[in-house]
Amino acid sequence: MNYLELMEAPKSNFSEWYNEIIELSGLTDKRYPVKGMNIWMPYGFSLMKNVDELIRARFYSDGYEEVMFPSLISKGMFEIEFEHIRGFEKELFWIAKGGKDSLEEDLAMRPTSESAIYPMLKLWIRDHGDLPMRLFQIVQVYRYETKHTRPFIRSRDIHFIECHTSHRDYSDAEEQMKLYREEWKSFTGAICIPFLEVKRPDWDKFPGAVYTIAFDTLMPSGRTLQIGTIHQYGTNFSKNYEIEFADENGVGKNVNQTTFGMSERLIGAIVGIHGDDKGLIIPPDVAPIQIVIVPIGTQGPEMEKFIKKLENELGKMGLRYKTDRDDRYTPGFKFNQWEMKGVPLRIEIGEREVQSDSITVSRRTKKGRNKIPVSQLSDLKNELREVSKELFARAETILRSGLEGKMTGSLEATIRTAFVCEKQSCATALEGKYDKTMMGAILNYGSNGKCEVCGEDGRTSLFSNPY
RNA sequence: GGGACCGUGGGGUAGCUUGGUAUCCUACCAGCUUGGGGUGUUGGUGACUUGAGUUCAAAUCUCAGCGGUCCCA
Repeated sequence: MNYLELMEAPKSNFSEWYNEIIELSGLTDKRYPVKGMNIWMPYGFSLMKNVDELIRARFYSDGYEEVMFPSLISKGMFEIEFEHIRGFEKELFWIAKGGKDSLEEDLAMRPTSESAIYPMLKLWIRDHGDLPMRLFQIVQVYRYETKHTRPFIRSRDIHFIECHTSHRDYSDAEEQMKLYREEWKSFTGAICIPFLEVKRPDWDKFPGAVYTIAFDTLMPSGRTLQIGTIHQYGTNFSKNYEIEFADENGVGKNVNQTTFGMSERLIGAIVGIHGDDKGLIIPPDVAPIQIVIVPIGTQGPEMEKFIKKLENELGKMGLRYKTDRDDRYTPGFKFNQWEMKGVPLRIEIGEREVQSDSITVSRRTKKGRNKIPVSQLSDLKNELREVSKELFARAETILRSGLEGKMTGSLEATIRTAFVCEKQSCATALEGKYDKTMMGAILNYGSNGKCEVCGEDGRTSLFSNPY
């Protein structure tokens, strides 16, 4: 397959580009014959795993505890009459049989884990000494999407990262919400993805939440992609699940809760936002391979010795590298192949390098090569940092120009902002006018102003066509 | 929620209107050759989405399922 041909216009033909590159690069195989369920191939799994590990490490250092709940939830647990449950009932997969027998009670595959975890929190939490309780898990969740599924962006078998915290009062839960936002900033910094913090309107918040803040980013198709959400539950869930603790005076109170959710959509964002006509560009912090070494010409013992020494040094520096010794392909082919797979740095080693005790390095984000002496290998870490900076800056420029209405080409006018108040009727009126969805007020951006419809107090709000 | 289109070796395709031997490119395998930007060459393997129907005969026509792509709300 000639992927250069297919990837001629990633931005104007984003869907096709995306579908092709995720398979060509070895992230996934969408040929698995069940709708909306795709395979994590080694390269893709390695990328997801690196993202998971980054997140896991931060959660551990912030004092969360990791758990893993069962993936099935009994029908009884879902029969609690509550807006949260109603919000998900249409997207549940149900298991009705075991072998040939019908189950006594149907089992649902978790679409998210509130209804699995909270009945247990009711048992685990007794008094104020148990709080705050901060748990997270990294699991698959299942949603019966009936419409268009897309790998990483809308699947039915979703790699999901969820935090569930319980607190003694609302203000402590609010502190937790602030912490989530800091954590989010560090996660997205590592994958070089700019975002907007958007407070979803009441009619579009997570079912059961007091409020929801979503992290939206902008894809090259011009659509926004929600890649993370944090929710303040207050006592909405703990009242329904009867999660209580005894305070210092022995008085029983409901806990206040929050959640933080992220998913494989992070991979979708990395692919879509950083990729270019040549293929993927994977942010160095999560790249399965940070540096690929391509030997040029016949590999004699002298060159092999040189490469071994180099590998040893890179290993000591803690870098993830791979040497492509496959002799079926020419160097030129390999250059293109590894660029397509998005490896941030490439090192070429041939006779010249061996003779001059140096390496030839090229960056995925720019043209040309440069030579550095083996004695200055530590420069490679700077090179990786530069790739990260370039990726973030490039993506941020696009998002900002979109917000400011300065977007050119196919992305023109795909997102915009407007002042709107909190009334749904005003939002709906503007949605019709701009032919976009009102995503909510943007935090830390824009200002207060008069609602374009009714003239009452409003906030700078995001209008877009979301995935 | 509504609509349109599509399904042929691993990938991309021709053939379908008018039913009869399945085309080409790529990838893959074996060799030789080549190697600092997708080497060249010789030989080889490999396919009609599933089920039912019409028919002497179905990739081709009909219906249904499964899967995919796109558009509108």
